[in-house]
Parts: sequence; structure tokens; C-alpha cells
Amino acid sequence: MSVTRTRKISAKEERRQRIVDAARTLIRESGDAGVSMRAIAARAEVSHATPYNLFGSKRAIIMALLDDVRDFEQVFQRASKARALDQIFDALDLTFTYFREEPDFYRTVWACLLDIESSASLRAELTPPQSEQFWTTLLGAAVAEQDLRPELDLDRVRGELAKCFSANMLRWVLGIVPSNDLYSETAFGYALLLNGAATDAGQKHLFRRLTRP
Amino acid sequence: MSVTRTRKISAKEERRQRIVDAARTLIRESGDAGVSMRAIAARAEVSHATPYNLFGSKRAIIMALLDDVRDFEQVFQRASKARALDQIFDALDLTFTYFREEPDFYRTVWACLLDIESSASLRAELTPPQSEQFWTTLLGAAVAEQDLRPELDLDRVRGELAKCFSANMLRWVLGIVPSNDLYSETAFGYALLLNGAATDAGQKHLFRRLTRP
DNA sequence: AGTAAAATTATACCATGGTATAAAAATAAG
DNA sequence: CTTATTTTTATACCATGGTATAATTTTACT
Repeated sequence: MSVTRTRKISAKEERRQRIVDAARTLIRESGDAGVSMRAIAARAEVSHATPYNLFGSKRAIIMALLDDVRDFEQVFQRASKARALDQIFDALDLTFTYFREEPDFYRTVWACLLDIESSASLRAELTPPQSEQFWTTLLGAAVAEQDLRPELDLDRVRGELAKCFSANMLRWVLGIVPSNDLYSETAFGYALLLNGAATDAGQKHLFRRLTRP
Repeated sequence: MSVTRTRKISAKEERRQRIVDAARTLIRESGDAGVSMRAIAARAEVSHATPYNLFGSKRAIIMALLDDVRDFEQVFQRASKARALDQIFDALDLTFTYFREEPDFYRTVWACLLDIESSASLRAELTPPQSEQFWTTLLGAAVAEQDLRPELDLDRVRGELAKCFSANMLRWVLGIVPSNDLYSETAFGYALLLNGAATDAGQKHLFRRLTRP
């Protein structure tokens, strides 16, 4: 019984994986094009209905794909850096490094994620599970280091950072902000938000990020 | 000559107007539905190709529609209020009042504006022409009142506020944040950003907006 | 092995935004 | 009024995301 169930699950799981792989490959190969559900299904050697059975929507496939890609947190080892306030910007920069290395890939991915039509009736967060934990920890550390004020609701601050992030991703996807400016644009927003939550010491530390180009 | 040209232009202009009117009426009547290009064209008693000739895209029609609706700045008379910093939040609240009064209408409108697919290759700002002038003036006044620090680039600060706004609109359109929370959600972001740009006096004044619910 | 349930497939379908094209209509200029 | 040009129209079309349905295959259990 358990054997067969395992077998069944793994067959389904394998189909899921094949679909995600197909999506990733197709986006990598042909950028914007070829990322249609039909194309993905064909590449995964699966009926065009199966992705809908298994994932429900194109968006869900892309999110699964992102889960796959994200080795981010392993790459980013917290121990090395000194001040949590700076680590936030390092993490941001590292994130954008991925995007800058494969702009077509990530632009397509984020275009799907931010697409309203395909997520209209799906009241779900638009940020991919970028590990709230990660940012909460970082913000908590900044509070511990007396750079952020403890009386503010950290979750709300984190939420504002996330919104700032997705607003900039949207502009990037739309071509309003070019890849090269993505970090500086976003970092300014982060700096402003963090400065708004910062202690005097924190504000002093953040100052240069607010005044430079 | 000039007469006939005028006649021609006005015929075209009248068709444009009819299309915009049709769009507005249809959205008002049937909310989300009925806002297809075909429906708009039919309602305007015009061929389905004409809106594309005259506007180019659905998005353009909606933006034209918004230009029509926006009597905002007339309603918001600056003179009455004291501190520019507070006027910013009043303006925000007034904006959302419109949305709260006709949520279906504005949700549909903003869903079109924020739709990526229909604006993918159109590298244009996504915020409708919400009169940068207006916000620039308000921020400038806040600087003059020594609530915001003069050494920061006001245009960037305004840009961050705009991004914050559209990020919240996106979440509203997606149903992540309900109409009733839209103001408080957005206002917190505004407060954080402004606090990040504020002088000591300004920060003191903004404090309550950062700590309440 | 045989049977019942679950999932996949093929296929047709829908509505959408947007484009292309040829014909009909409106307009400008003489 | 006649002619040439610009617009609009009708129509057919394309690709898209997503759904429905019946039939077939795979899986689970005895």
C-alpha cells in the first residue's frame, strides 16, 4: 500500500518536476516567447491540461520554478558581515545580481508573477515566498544593534520593504527602470524606509545612502 | 479649409469622446465584466477596430477616462490646511475616498492600468498623470516648513511615494488588502518614507502615524 | 488477475487583446 | 461636382490563458 502510494506520488511528483523544468528551460532558451502553457506542456511531454491539473495556473508554475532556483539564502551567509543595516542592502544587491546575470529569464519570471490577469481572483501575496523569516531576522538584528527603533511594528516595516521591492520589480519588468539602475533605485527606497524607522545612530549610518546619486 | 479640418477633427474627437464615455459607462454598469474592447466599441457604436486606431490600446482608453474623472485637485484646496506634512495624508485620504465610494469602478480602472500584458512593450510610467506638480509643491512646502530635510532630492522622495502608492493599488486590485485598510496601509508607508526624509521636527510630528494601529 | 477510483489525455471550446486587409465611407482640394 | 486621400468598417485572423467533457490510461485495493 504505502509502496504503491509512494510510487503514485512520485509519478505525479515527477510530472510536476518535468513541467517546472520545461518552464525553466523554455524561458531560458527563448526568453519571453515560448513560455505559453501549451509550449510548457509540450516540452514536458504532457497534455496541455495537465499543468492546470497539477498547478492550477501559469503563475503557480512560475512560483514553483522560483522555489527551485532560490539558493539565495545559502549563498548569503549572515555571519560574515558586521551591521545588520548594511546586510539588508547586501542582500538586496545580491538578489539583483541574479537578475542582472539573467535579465531575460528573471524579467519573464517576474512578468508572470506580477501579471494581474492571471492572478486576479487569487488573493495571494505577490511576493514569492522570499522567506519572510530571513528579513524578519535581519530587521530584528538591526533593532538589537540599536539601529532601528524598537517601538515600531517590525512586520509592517518588513511589509513596506517588500512592497517597495515589488514596486521596483514592476517598473523593471515594464522597462521603466533599466537593469543597471534597479539596485540604486530600490536601495534608495529601502534607505528612506529604514531611515524612517531608524534610531539616531541608524539614521547617521544610513545618511550616505540617502544623499549619494 | 480650416472649417472642414475643424469639422474633421471634431468628428474624430467626438468619436474619441464616445469611446471614453462608453468605457466609463460600461465599467460603472457592470464592473469587471463588459469592459472588453469589443463591448466598448459596440457601446460607442463604432467598429471594434476604431478604438485601436484612435487610442492604440485598452490602457490608453482607461487613462483618457481617468483624465476625465480627475477633478481631484479642484476639490483639494490647499489653503485651508496648516501643515504640508498633514496635507499629504489628507490628499491621500481624499484619493481613497473616491475609491471607496466606487470600488468596483476604480478597481477595474486600476486593474487595467497595472496590467502588465497590455503595457509590456510600452515603457511608460504606470502612474497616471497624477500631477507630479501637485506632490512636488506639497513636498516643497514641507521643506519650507522645515519638516523635511532640504538636502534630499525631493524628486526621488516623490518617486518613492508614487511607488508606494502603486504598490498598494496593486495589492488592492488583487484583493490582498481590502478597501477599508487601503488608507491605513498606504499611509503607514507614506509616513515611513516621509519620516525617513524628515527633520527632527518633522519626525516628531510624524511619530503618531508610525505607532498607531 | 480483476475491479473500482483517480488521474491524464485529446479535443473542442470560450473570451480576451490585438492585428491585417480589403472595401466602403467620409473628408479635402481642385 | 469630381477626384484623391484619409478614416472607418467589416471581417477574418492569431495567440493567449483557462475550462469542460468524454475517453483512456494509470494506480490502488481485494
